[in-house]
Amino acid sequence: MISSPRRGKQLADKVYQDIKDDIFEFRLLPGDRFSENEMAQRTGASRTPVREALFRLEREGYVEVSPRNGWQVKPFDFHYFEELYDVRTVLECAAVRRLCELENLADTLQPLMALWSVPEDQRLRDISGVLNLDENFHSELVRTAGNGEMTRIHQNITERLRIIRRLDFTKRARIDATYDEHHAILETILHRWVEPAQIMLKAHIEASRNEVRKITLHMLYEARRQGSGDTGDALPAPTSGSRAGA
Amino acid sequence: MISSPRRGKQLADKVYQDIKDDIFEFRLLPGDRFSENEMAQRTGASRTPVREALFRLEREGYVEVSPRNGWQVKPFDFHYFEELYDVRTVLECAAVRRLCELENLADTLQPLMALWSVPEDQRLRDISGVLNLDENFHSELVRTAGNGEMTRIHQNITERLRIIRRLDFTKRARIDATYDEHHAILETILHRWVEPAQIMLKAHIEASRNEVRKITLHMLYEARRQGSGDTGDALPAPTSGSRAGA
DNA sequence: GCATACCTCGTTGTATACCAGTAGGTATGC
DNA sequence: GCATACCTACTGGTATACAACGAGGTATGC
Repeated sequence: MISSPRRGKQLADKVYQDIKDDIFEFRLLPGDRFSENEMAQRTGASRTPVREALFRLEREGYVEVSPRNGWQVKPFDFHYFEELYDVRTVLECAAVRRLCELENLADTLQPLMALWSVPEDQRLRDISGVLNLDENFHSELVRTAGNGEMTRIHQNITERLRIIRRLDFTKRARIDATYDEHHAILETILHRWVEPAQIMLKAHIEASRNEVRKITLHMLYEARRQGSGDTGDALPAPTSGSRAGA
Repeated sequence: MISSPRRGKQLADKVYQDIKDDIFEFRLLPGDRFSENEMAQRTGASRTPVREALFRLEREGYVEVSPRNGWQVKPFDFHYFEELYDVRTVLECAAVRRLCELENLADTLQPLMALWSVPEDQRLRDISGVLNLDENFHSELVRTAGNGEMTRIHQNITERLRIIRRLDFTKRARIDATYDEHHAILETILHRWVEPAQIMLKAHIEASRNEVRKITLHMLYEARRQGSGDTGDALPAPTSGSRAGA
Protein backbone atom coordinates (compact mmCIF):
# COMPACT_ATOMS: atom_id res chain seq x y z
CA MET A 1 0.00 0.00 0.00
CA ILE A 2 1.45 3.27 -1.07
CA SER A 3 0.48 5.74 1.62
CA SER A 4 1.15 8.83 -0.41
CA PRO A 5 3.04 9.67 -3.58
CA ARG A 6 5.05 12.40 -1.90
CA ARG A 7 6.52 11.31 1.39
CA GLY A 8 8.49 14.42 2.16
CA LYS A 9 7.69 16.99 4.79
CA GLN A 10 5.64 14.56 6.78
CA LEU A 11 6.30 16.31 10.05
CA ALA A 12 6.00 19.82 8.68
CA ASP A 13 2.67 18.91 7.08
CA LYS A 14 1.43 17.30 10.25
CA VAL A 15 2.43 20.29 12.35
CA TYR A 16 0.77 22.60 9.85
CA GLN A 17 -2.47 20.68 10.05
CA ASP A 18 -2.26 20.41 13.83
CA ILE A 19 -1.86 24.13 14.34
CA LYS A 20 -4.54 24.90 11.81
CA ASP A 21 -6.91 22.51 13.57
CA ASP A 22 -6.04 24.13 16.88
CA ILE A 23 -7.02 27.48 15.45
CA PHE A 24 -10.21 26.17 13.86
CA GLU A 25 -11.24 24.33 17.01
CA PHE A 26 -10.45 27.40 19.10
CA ARG A 27 -7.84 25.61 21.16
CA LEU A 28 -5.74 28.50 19.94
CA LEU A 29 -7.77 31.68 20.23
CA PRO A 30 -7.43 34.76 18.06
CA GLY A 31 -4.92 36.99 19.78
CA ASP A 32 -3.10 34.16 21.54
CA ARG A 33 0.64 34.61 21.53
CA PHE A 34 3.22 31.85 21.41
CA SER A 35 6.84 31.24 20.56
CA GLU A 36 8.34 28.76 18.15
CA ASN A 37 9.80 26.80 21.03
CA GLU A 38 6.45 26.50 22.76
CA MET A 39 4.88 25.29 19.56
CA ALA A 40 7.73 22.85 19.04
CA GLN A 41 7.13 21.35 22.48
CA ARG A 42 3.39 21.35 21.96
CA THR A 43 3.66 19.46 18.69
CA GLY A 44 6.65 17.33 19.62
CA ALA A 45 8.67 18.44 16.61
CA SER A 46 11.71 20.65 16.41
CA ARG A 47 11.68 24.28 15.44
CA THR A 48 12.46 23.66 11.77
CA PRO A 49 9.20 22.00 10.70
CA VAL A 50 7.29 24.24 13.11
CA ARG A 51 8.69 27.31 11.42
CA GLU A 52 7.83 25.98 8.00
CA ALA A 53 4.27 25.33 9.14
CA LEU A 54 4.02 28.78 10.69
CA PHE A 55 5.27 30.48 7.56
CA ARG A 56 2.60 28.74 5.53
CA LEU A 57 -0.04 29.73 8.04
CA GLU A 58 1.29 33.26 7.97
CA ARG A 59 0.96 33.48 4.21
CA GLU A 60 -2.55 32.14 4.49
CA GLY A 61 -3.46 34.81 6.99
CA TYR A 62 -3.96 32.75 10.14
CA VAL A 63 -1.00 33.91 12.23
CA GLU A 64 1.50 36.72 12.21
CA VAL A 65 5.03 37.18 13.46
CA SER A 66 6.76 40.20 14.95
CA PRO A 67 10.44 39.86 14.16
CA ARG A 68 12.04 39.18 17.51
CA ASN A 69 8.88 39.15 19.54
CA GLY A 70 7.01 35.94 18.94
CA TRP A 71 3.94 34.86 17.02
CA GLN A 72 0.26 35.37 17.53
CA VAL A 73 -2.95 34.02 16.11
CA LYS A 74 -4.38 36.78 14.00
CA PRO A 75 -7.26 38.48 15.76
CA PHE A 76 -10.55 38.33 13.92
CA ASP A 77 -10.85 41.13 11.45
CA PHE A 78 -14.44 41.29 10.36
CA HIS A 79 -13.79 43.84 7.68
CA TYR A 80 -11.45 41.30 6.15
CA PHE A 81 -14.13 38.60 6.26
CA GLU A 82 -16.54 40.94 4.53
CA GLU A 83 -14.02 41.45 1.78
CA LEU A 84 -13.54 37.72 1.42
CA TYR A 85 -17.29 37.26 1.05
CA ASP A 86 -17.28 39.85 -1.71
CA VAL A 87 -14.50 38.14 -3.62
CA ARG A 88 -16.20 34.80 -3.16
CA THR A 89 -19.40 36.18 -4.62
CA VAL A 90 -17.55 37.61 -7.60
CA LEU A 91 -15.83 34.32 -8.33
CA GLU A 92 -18.94 32.20 -7.99
CA CYS A 93 -20.98 34.52 -10.19
CA ALA A 94 -18.27 34.28 -12.81
CA ALA A 95 -18.40 30.52 -12.48
CA VAL A 96 -22.15 30.56 -13.02
CA ARG A 97 -21.75 32.60 -16.18
CA ARG A 98 -19.17 30.17 -17.45
CA LEU A 99 -21.32 27.19 -16.59
CA CYS A 100 -24.24 28.63 -18.50
CA GLU A 101 -22.03 28.80 -21.58
CA LEU A 102 -20.92 25.18 -21.40
CA GLU A 103 -21.77 22.76 -24.19
CA ASN A 104 -22.56 19.63 -22.24
CA LEU A 105 -24.11 21.50 -19.36
CA ALA A 106 -26.59 18.84 -18.32
CA ASP A 107 -23.98 16.11 -18.04
CA THR A 108 -21.54 18.35 -16.23
CA LEU A 109 -24.08 19.44 -13.67
CA GLN A 110 -25.54 15.99 -13.19
CA PRO A 111 -23.56 15.00 -10.05
CA LEU A 112 -24.41 18.23 -8.27
CA MET A 113 -28.00 17.94 -9.34
CA ALA A 114 -28.21 14.46 -7.86
CA LEU A 115 -26.89 15.69 -4.56
CA TRP A 116 -29.30 18.56 -4.18
CA SER A 117 -32.55 17.21 -5.50
CA VAL A 118 -32.98 14.46 -2.91
CA PRO A 119 -36.47 14.20 -1.44
CA GLU A 120 -37.08 15.94 1.85
CA ASP A 121 -37.00 12.80 3.97
CA GLN A 122 -33.52 11.88 2.75
CA ARG A 123 -31.93 15.22 3.50
CA LEU A 124 -29.15 15.53 6.01
CA ARG A 125 -30.30 17.07 9.25
CA ASP A 126 -27.16 17.61 11.30
CA ILE A 127 -25.66 21.05 11.22
CA SER A 128 -22.02 20.29 10.58
CA GLY A 129 -22.97 17.83 7.86
CA VAL A 130 -25.02 20.40 6.01
CA LEU A 131 -22.27 22.93 6.51
CA ASN A 132 -19.84 20.59 4.79
CA LEU A 133 -22.32 19.90 2.03
CA ASP A 134 -22.97 23.59 1.55
CA GLU A 135 -19.28 24.33 1.29
CA ASN A 136 -18.95 21.49 -1.16
CA PHE A 137 -21.78 22.87 -3.31
CA HIS A 138 -20.08 26.18 -3.80
CA SER A 139 -16.66 24.64 -4.36
CA GLU A 140 -18.04 22.23 -6.94
CA LEU A 141 -19.89 25.03 -8.69
CA VAL A 142 -16.59 26.78 -9.27
CA ARG A 143 -14.62 23.64 -9.99
CA THR A 144 -17.14 22.50 -12.55
CA ALA A 145 -16.74 25.78 -14.38
CA GLY A 146 -13.33 24.48 -15.36
CA ASN A 147 -10.78 27.11 -14.39
CA GLY A 148 -8.19 25.49 -12.13
CA GLU A 149 -6.67 28.70 -10.85
CA MET A 150 -10.03 30.18 -10.04
CA THR A 151 -10.87 26.98 -8.22
CA ARG A 152 -7.66 27.20 -6.22
CA ILE A 153 -8.29 30.80 -5.21
CA HIS A 154 -11.92 30.11 -4.35
CA GLN A 155 -10.89 27.11 -2.29
CA ASN A 156 -8.44 29.27 -0.38
CA ILE A 157 -11.11 31.85 0.38
CA THR A 158 -13.58 29.18 1.42
CA GLU A 159 -11.11 27.79 3.90
CA ARG A 160 -10.38 31.19 5.34
CA LEU A 161 -14.07 31.84 5.81
CA ARG A 162 -14.68 28.44 7.36
CA ILE A 163 -13.54 29.53 10.80
CA ILE A 164 -16.29 32.09 10.98
CA ARG A 165 -18.96 30.06 9.25
CA ARG A 166 -18.49 27.40 11.92
CA LEU A 167 -19.97 29.86 14.36
CA ASP A 168 -23.16 29.98 12.41
CA PHE A 169 -25.34 28.88 15.31
CA THR A 170 -28.67 29.64 13.71
CA LYS A 171 -27.98 27.39 10.76
CA ARG A 172 -30.51 24.76 11.75
CA ALA A 173 -33.34 27.03 10.71
CA ARG A 174 -31.77 27.38 7.32
CA ILE A 175 -31.16 23.75 6.41
CA ASP A 176 -34.28 23.39 4.29
CA ALA A 177 -33.75 26.78 2.76
CA THR A 178 -30.23 25.75 1.79
CA TYR A 179 -31.46 22.61 0.03
CA ASP A 180 -34.18 24.51 -1.77
CA GLU A 181 -31.97 27.37 -2.82
CA HIS A 182 -29.17 25.16 -4.09
CA HIS A 183 -31.64 23.12 -6.10
CA ALA A 184 -33.24 26.23 -7.52
CA ILE A 185 -29.88 27.70 -8.48
CA LEU A 186 -28.88 24.53 -10.30
CA GLU A 187 -32.19 24.43 -12.15
CA THR A 188 -31.75 28.01 -13.24
CA ILE A 189 -28.24 27.34 -14.48
CA LEU A 190 -29.55 24.33 -16.40
CA HIS A 191 -31.90 26.69 -18.21
CA ARG A 192 -28.87 28.86 -18.94
CA TRP A 193 -30.55 31.85 -17.36
CA VAL A 194 -27.35 33.61 -16.42
CA GLU A 195 -28.57 36.73 -14.66
CA PRO A 196 -31.34 35.08 -12.63
CA ALA A 197 -28.95 32.37 -11.48
CA GLN A 198 -26.41 34.97 -10.45
CA ILE A 199 -29.00 36.96 -8.56
CA MET A 200 -30.21 33.88 -6.72
CA LEU A 201 -26.67 32.87 -5.87
CA LYS A 202 -25.87 36.35 -4.61
CA ALA A 203 -28.97 36.32 -2.42
CA HIS A 204 -28.05 32.89 -1.12
CA ILE A 205 -24.56 33.97 -0.16
CA GLU A 206 -25.94 37.16 1.28
CA ALA A 207 -28.16 35.17 3.61
CA SER A 208 -25.23 33.20 4.94
CA ARG A 209 -23.32 36.42 5.23
CA ASN A 210 -26.00 38.01 7.31
CA GLU A 211 -25.65 35.18 9.80
CA VAL A 212 -21.99 36.03 10.01
CA ARG A 213 -22.82 39.67 10.56
CA LYS A 214 -25.07 38.72 13.45
CA ILE A 215 -22.25 36.71 14.97
CA THR A 216 -19.93 39.59 14.40
CA LEU A 217 -22.11 41.99 16.33
CA HIS A 218 -22.65 39.46 19.08
CA MET A 219 -18.94 38.78 19.48
CA LEU A 220 -18.03 42.44 19.39
CA TYR A 221 -20.61 43.05 22.09
CA GLU A 222 -19.25 40.23 24.21
CA ALA A 223 -15.70 41.39 23.71
CA ARG A 224 -16.54 44.95 24.69
CA ARG A 225 -18.61 43.83 27.63
CA GLN A 226 -15.81 41.90 29.28
CA GLY A 227 -12.70 43.51 27.82
CA SER A 228 -11.27 46.98 27.65
CA GLY A 229 -12.74 49.32 25.09
CA ASP A 230 -9.70 49.56 22.83
CA THR A 231 -10.63 46.67 20.57
CA GLY A 232 -12.08 48.34 17.54
CA ASP A 233 -12.74 45.57 15.08
CA ALA A 234 -10.52 42.91 16.59
CA LEU A 235 -11.44 40.23 19.04
CA PRO A 236 -8.67 39.64 21.55
CA ALA A 237 -8.09 36.53 23.60
CA PRO A 238 -10.67 36.84 26.35
CA THR A 239 -8.45 36.08 29.32
CA SER A 240 -4.83 35.39 30.11
CA GLY A 241 -5.85 31.83 30.89
CA SER A 242 -5.85 30.97 27.21
CA ARG A 243 -2.18 30.21 27.17
CA ALA A 244 -0.89 28.36 24.16
CA GLY A 245 1.29 25.90 25.98
CA ALA A 246 -0.03 23.00 28.06
CA MET B 1 17.78 56.55 9.38
CA ILE B 2 15.35 53.74 9.84
CA SER B 3 15.84 51.49 6.87
CA SER B 4 12.69 49.48 7.37
CA PRO B 5 10.14 48.96 10.10
CA ARG B 6 10.58 45.22 10.12
CA ARG B 7 14.20 44.17 10.13
CA GLY B 8 13.71 40.44 10.41
CA LYS B 9 14.39 37.88 7.71
CA GLN B 10 16.74 40.13 5.87
CA LEU B 11 18.66 37.27 4.28
CA ALA B 12 15.64 35.13 3.52
CA ASP B 13 13.93 38.10 1.87
CA LYS B 14 17.02 38.94 -0.13
CA VAL B 15 17.44 35.37 -1.29
CA TYR B 16 13.76 35.23 -2.21
CA GLN B 17 14.06 38.35 -4.30
CA ASP B 18 17.33 37.19 -5.87
CA ILE B 19 15.92 33.88 -7.00
CA LYS B 20 12.75 35.51 -8.25
CA ASP B 21 14.79 38.03 -10.21
CA ASP B 22 16.87 35.19 -11.63
CA ILE B 23 13.72 33.53 -12.85
CA PHE B 24 12.24 36.74 -14.26
CA GLU B 25 15.49 37.67 -15.99
CA PHE B 26 15.82 34.15 -17.35
CA ARG B 27 19.11 33.53 -15.62
CA LEU B 28 17.18 30.57 -14.27
CA LEU B 29 15.24 29.01 -17.11
CA PRO B 30 11.98 27.13 -16.85
CA GLY B 31 12.87 23.51 -16.34
CA ASP B 32 16.27 24.20 -14.76
CA ARG B 33 17.01 21.92 -11.88
CA PHE B 34 19.02 22.79 -8.81
CA SER B 35 19.62 21.67 -5.25
CA GLU B 36 19.32 23.64 -2.07
CA ASN B 37 23.08 23.46 -1.58
CA GLU B 38 23.75 24.86 -5.04
CA MET B 39 21.35 27.70 -4.38
CA ALA B 40 22.96 28.33 -1.00
CA GLN B 41 26.37 28.66 -2.63
CA ARG B 42 24.95 30.77 -5.44
CA THR B 43 23.36 33.21 -3.04
CA GLY B 44 26.00 33.07 -0.34
CA ALA B 45 23.51 32.16 2.37
CA SER B 46 23.00 28.93 4.23
CA ARG B 47 20.30 26.40 3.47
CA THR B 48 17.86 27.73 6.05
CA PRO B 49 17.00 31.08 4.45
CA VAL B 50 17.29 29.50 1.01
CA ARG B 51 14.70 26.93 1.95
CA GLU B 52 12.38 29.56 3.30
CA ALA B 53 12.70 31.52 0.07
CA LEU B 54 12.10 28.42 -2.02
CA PHE B 55 8.99 27.50 -0.05
CA ARG B 56 7.55 30.92 -0.71
CA LEU B 57 8.38 30.65 -4.39
CA GLU B 58 6.86 27.20 -4.43
CA ARG B 59 3.58 28.46 -2.98
CA GLU B 60 3.60 31.23 -5.54
CA GLY B 61 3.99 28.74 -8.35
CA TYR B 62 7.49 29.56 -9.59
CA VAL B 63 9.37 26.43 -8.53
CA GLU B 64 8.55 22.93 -7.42
CA VAL B 65 10.29 20.31 -5.33
CA SER B 66 10.39 16.55 -5.63
CA PRO B 67 11.00 15.19 -2.17
CA ARG B 68 14.47 13.73 -2.40
CA ASN B 69 15.21 14.73 -5.92
CA GLY B 70 15.91 18.43 -5.99
CA TRP B 71 14.10 21.53 -7.11
CA GLN B 72 13.25 22.86 -10.52
CA VAL B 73 11.96 26.05 -12.02
CA LYS B 74 8.42 25.31 -13.10
CA PRO B 75 8.25 24.85 -16.83
CA PHE B 76 5.95 27.25 -18.61
CA ASP B 77 2.42 25.99 -18.59
CA PHE B 78 0.48 28.05 -21.06
CA HIS B 79 -2.82 26.57 -20.10
CA TYR B 80 -2.14 27.91 -16.62
CA PHE B 81 -1.40 31.38 -17.97
CA GLU B 82 -4.65 31.30 -19.90
CA GLU B 83 -6.49 30.52 -16.70
CA LEU B 84 -4.76 33.37 -14.92
CA TYR B 85 -5.84 35.75 -17.67
CA ASP B 86 -9.41 34.59 -17.20
CA VAL B 87 -9.35 35.17 -13.45
CA ARG B 88 -7.74 38.53 -13.98
CA THR B 89 -10.50 39.54 -16.36
CA VAL B 90 -13.16 38.43 -13.90
CA LEU B 91 -11.62 40.43 -11.08
CA GLU B 92 -11.11 43.57 -13.11
CA CYS B 93 -14.64 43.48 -14.47
CA ALA B 94 -15.94 43.15 -10.94
CA ALA B 95 -13.79 46.11 -9.98
CA VAL B 96 -15.26 48.15 -12.81
CA ARG B 97 -18.78 47.36 -11.64
CA ARG B 98 -17.88 48.39 -8.13
CA LEU B 99 -16.26 51.60 -9.35
CA CYS B 100 -19.35 52.54 -11.30
CA GLU B 101 -21.34 52.29 -8.09
CA LEU B 102 -19.05 54.55 -6.09
CA GLU B 103 -20.36 57.82 -4.66
CA ASN B 104 -17.38 60.10 -5.23
CA LEU B 105 -16.39 58.46 -8.46
CA ALA B 106 -14.86 61.50 -10.12
CA ASP B 107 -12.54 62.25 -7.23
CA THR B 108 -11.51 58.64 -6.82
CA LEU B 109 -10.67 58.22 -10.45
CA GLN B 110 -8.93 61.57 -10.77
CA PRO B 111 -5.33 60.32 -10.31
CA LEU B 112 -5.74 57.58 -12.89
CA MET B 113 -7.44 59.99 -15.24
CA ALA B 114 -4.54 62.40 -14.96
CA LEU B 115 -2.09 59.66 -15.85
CA TRP B 116 -3.89 58.46 -18.93
CA SER B 117 -5.15 61.64 -20.53
CA VAL B 118 -1.76 63.17 -21.22
CA PRO B 119 -1.37 64.70 -24.68
CA GLU B 120 0.28 62.54 -27.31
CA ASP B 121 3.63 64.30 -27.22
CA GLN B 122 4.04 63.69 -23.49
CA ARG B 123 3.40 59.98 -23.63
CA LEU B 124 6.04 57.49 -22.64
CA ARG B 125 7.59 55.77 -25.61
CA ASP B 126 9.84 53.08 -24.20
CA ILE B 127 8.43 49.61 -24.04
CA SER B 128 9.29 48.59 -20.51
CA GLY B 129 8.06 51.92 -19.20
CA VAL B 130 4.70 51.50 -20.84
CA LEU B 131 4.55 47.93 -19.65
CA ASN B 132 4.99 49.13 -16.09
CA LEU B 133 2.40 51.83 -16.59
CA ASP B 134 -0.02 49.36 -18.08
CA GLU B 135 0.38 46.98 -15.19
CA ASN B 136 -0.10 49.90 -12.84
CA PHE B 137 -3.31 50.92 -14.58
CA HIS B 138 -4.94 47.57 -14.03
CA SER B 139 -3.69 47.27 -10.48
CA GLU B 140 -4.96 50.73 -9.60
CA LEU B 141 -8.29 50.01 -11.19
CA VAL B 142 -8.78 47.13 -8.78
CA ARG B 143 -7.24 48.87 -5.80
CA THR B 144 -9.45 51.89 -6.28
CA ALA B 145 -12.51 49.67 -6.16
CA GLY B 146 -11.71 49.31 -2.49
CA ASN B 147 -11.55 45.59 -1.71
CA GLY B 148 -8.18 44.84 -0.13
CA GLU B 149 -8.36 41.10 -0.54
CA MET B 150 -9.35 41.35 -4.16
CA THR B 151 -6.46 43.73 -4.66
CA ARG B 152 -4.08 41.28 -3.05
CA ILE B 153 -5.24 38.39 -5.20
CA HIS B 154 -5.16 40.49 -8.35
CA GLN B 155 -1.68 41.69 -7.51
CA ASN B 156 -0.56 38.11 -7.11
CA ILE B 157 -1.96 37.15 -10.50
CA THR B 158 -0.42 40.19 -12.14
CA GLU B 159 2.97 39.22 -10.83
CA ARG B 160 2.63 35.68 -12.03
CA LEU B 161 1.69 36.89 -15.49
CA ARG B 162 4.53 39.39 -15.60
CA ILE B 163 7.10 36.82 -16.65
CA ILE B 164 5.20 36.12 -19.83
CA ARG B 165 4.09 39.66 -20.52
CA ARG B 166 7.74 40.67 -20.53
CA LEU B 167 8.10 38.65 -23.69
CA ASP B 168 5.55 40.82 -25.43
CA PHE B 169 7.86 41.83 -28.24
CA THR B 170 5.25 43.46 -30.40
CA LYS B 171 4.21 45.89 -27.71
CA ARG B 172 5.66 48.93 -29.43
CA ALA B 173 2.92 48.86 -32.00
CA ARG B 174 0.38 48.92 -29.23
CA ILE B 175 1.65 51.81 -27.14
CA ASP B 176 -0.75 54.37 -28.58
CA ALA B 177 -3.59 51.91 -28.51
CA THR B 178 -2.89 51.25 -24.85
CA TYR B 179 -3.08 54.93 -23.99
CA ASP B 180 -6.25 55.40 -26.00
CA GLU B 181 -7.96 52.34 -24.62
CA HIS B 182 -7.12 53.11 -21.00
CA HIS B 183 -8.39 56.62 -21.43
CA ALA B 184 -11.58 55.43 -23.07
CA ILE B 185 -12.20 52.87 -20.35
CA LEU B 186 -11.81 55.48 -17.66
CA GLU B 187 -14.17 57.83 -19.44
CA THR B 188 -16.76 55.11 -19.74
CA ILE B 189 -16.48 54.28 -16.06
CA LEU B 190 -16.88 57.96 -15.26
CA HIS B 191 -20.19 57.85 -17.11
CA ARG B 192 -21.08 54.84 -14.99
CA TRP B 193 -21.74 52.78 -18.07
CA VAL B 194 -20.99 49.45 -16.48
CA GLU B 195 -21.46 47.00 -19.32
CA PRO B 196 -19.71 49.05 -22.00
CA ALA B 197 -16.76 49.65 -19.71
CA GLN B 198 -16.54 45.95 -18.95
CA ILE B 199 -16.70 45.05 -22.62
CA MET B 200 -13.96 47.53 -23.46
CA LEU B 201 -11.81 46.25 -20.65
CA LYS B 202 -12.31 42.67 -21.72
CA ALA B 203 -11.35 43.54 -25.27
CA HIS B 204 -8.29 45.40 -24.03
CA ILE B 205 -7.11 42.46 -21.98
CA GLU B 206 -7.92 40.12 -24.82
CA ALA B 207 -5.61 42.08 -27.11
CA SER B 208 -2.73 41.75 -24.68
CA ARG B 209 -3.60 38.12 -24.29
CA ASN B 210 -3.43 37.49 -27.99
CA GLU B 211 0.12 38.76 -27.97
CA VAL B 212 0.87 36.18 -25.35
CA ARG B 213 -0.75 33.51 -27.46
CA LYS B 214 1.48 34.45 -30.36
CA ILE B 215 4.50 34.14 -28.12
CA THR B 216 3.19 30.86 -26.87
CA LEU B 217 2.99 29.39 -30.33
CA HIS B 218 6.36 30.78 -31.25
CA MET B 219 8.01 29.34 -28.17
CA LEU B 220 6.34 25.99 -28.56
CA TYR B 221 7.55 25.89 -32.14
CA GLU B 222 11.08 26.77 -31.08
CA ALA B 223 11.03 24.23 -28.28
CA ARG B 224 9.81 21.47 -30.57
CA ARG B 225 12.28 22.44 -33.28
CA GLN B 226 15.34 22.00 -31.11
CA GLY B 227 14.15 19.63 -28.41
CA SER B 228 12.64 16.20 -28.30
CA GLY B 229 8.98 15.91 -29.10
CA ASP B 230 7.79 14.88 -25.67
CA THR B 231 7.18 18.38 -24.38
CA GLY B 232 3.45 18.76 -24.64
CA ASP B 233 2.71 22.18 -23.25
CA ALA B 234 5.87 22.70 -21.28
CA LEU B 235 8.99 24.50 -22.30
CA PRO B 236 12.10 22.73 -21.08
CA ALA B 237 15.50 24.24 -20.53
CA PRO B 238 16.89 24.53 -24.04
CA THR B 239 20.31 23.03 -23.41
CA SER B 240 22.26 21.36 -20.65
CA GLY B 241 24.47 24.43 -20.59
CA SER B 242 21.91 26.36 -18.57
CA ARG B 243 23.21 25.07 -15.30
CA ALA B 244 22.04 26.85 -12.19
CA GLY B 245 25.38 27.11 -10.48
CA ALA B 246 28.17 29.50 -11.51
C1' DG C 1 8.22 59.09 43.81
C1' DC C 2 9.78 59.37 39.20
C1' DA C 3 12.59 59.11 35.20
C1' DT C 4 16.35 57.02 32.99
C1' DA C 5 19.89 53.88 31.88
C1' DC C 6 21.47 49.36 31.90
C1' DC C 7 21.33 44.56 31.93
C1' DT C 8 19.27 40.15 31.42
C1' DC C 9 16.50 36.88 29.34
C1' DG C 10 13.79 35.30 25.71
C1' DT C 11 12.79 35.78 20.96
C1' DT C 12 13.49 34.97 16.11
C1' DG C 13 17.14 34.66 12.35
C1' DT C 14 20.86 31.95 10.59
C1' DA C 15 24.24 28.26 10.20
C1' DT C 16 25.45 23.61 10.59
C1' DA C 17 25.21 18.74 11.80
C1' DC C 18 22.71 14.54 11.24
C1' DC C 19 19.25 11.34 9.20
C1' DA C 20 16.68 8.84 5.82
C1' DG C 21 15.47 7.78 1.33
C1' DT C 22 16.02 7.52 -3.66
C1' DA C 23 17.98 7.59 -8.31
C1' DG C 24 21.23 5.92 -11.03
C1' DG C 25 25.44 3.73 -11.95
C1' DT C 26 27.99 -0.58 -11.59
C1' DA C 27 28.99 -5.13 -11.04
C1' DT C 28 27.52 -9.75 -11.24
C1' DG C 29 24.98 -13.79 -12.62
C1' DC C 30 22.92 -15.93 -16.40
C1' DG D 1 24.29 -9.05 -24.29
C1' DC D 2 20.81 -8.50 -20.93
C1' DA D 3 18.49 -8.32 -16.67
C1' DT D 4 18.80 -7.80 -11.93
C1' DA D 5 20.47 -6.67 -7.56
C1' DC D 6 23.35 -3.97 -4.85
C1' DC D 7 25.83 0.05 -3.56
C1' DT D 8 27.11 4.74 -3.44
C1' DA D 9 26.62 9.47 -3.69
C1' DC D 10 23.64 13.11 -3.26
C1' DT D 11 19.06 14.80 -2.13
C1' DG D 12 15.80 17.07 0.92
C1' DG D 13 13.88 16.57 5.89
C1' DT D 14 14.86 17.32 10.63
C1' DA D 15 17.29 18.60 14.81
C1' DT D 16 20.29 21.51 17.10
C1' DA D 17 23.77 25.08 17.95
C1' DC D 18 24.90 29.90 17.65
C1' DA D 19 24.16 34.96 16.91
C1' DA D 20 21.87 39.23 16.98
C1' DC D 21 18.38 41.93 18.56
C1' DG D 22 14.49 43.78 21.54
C1' DA D 23 11.29 44.08 25.36
C1' DG D 24 10.84 44.52 29.93
C1' DG D 25 12.35 44.50 34.54
C1' DT D 26 15.47 46.50 37.89
C1' DA D 27 18.46 49.44 39.97
C1' DT D 28 20.22 53.95 40.43
C1' DG D 29 20.40 58.92 40.38
C1' DC D 30 17.74 62.83 41.27
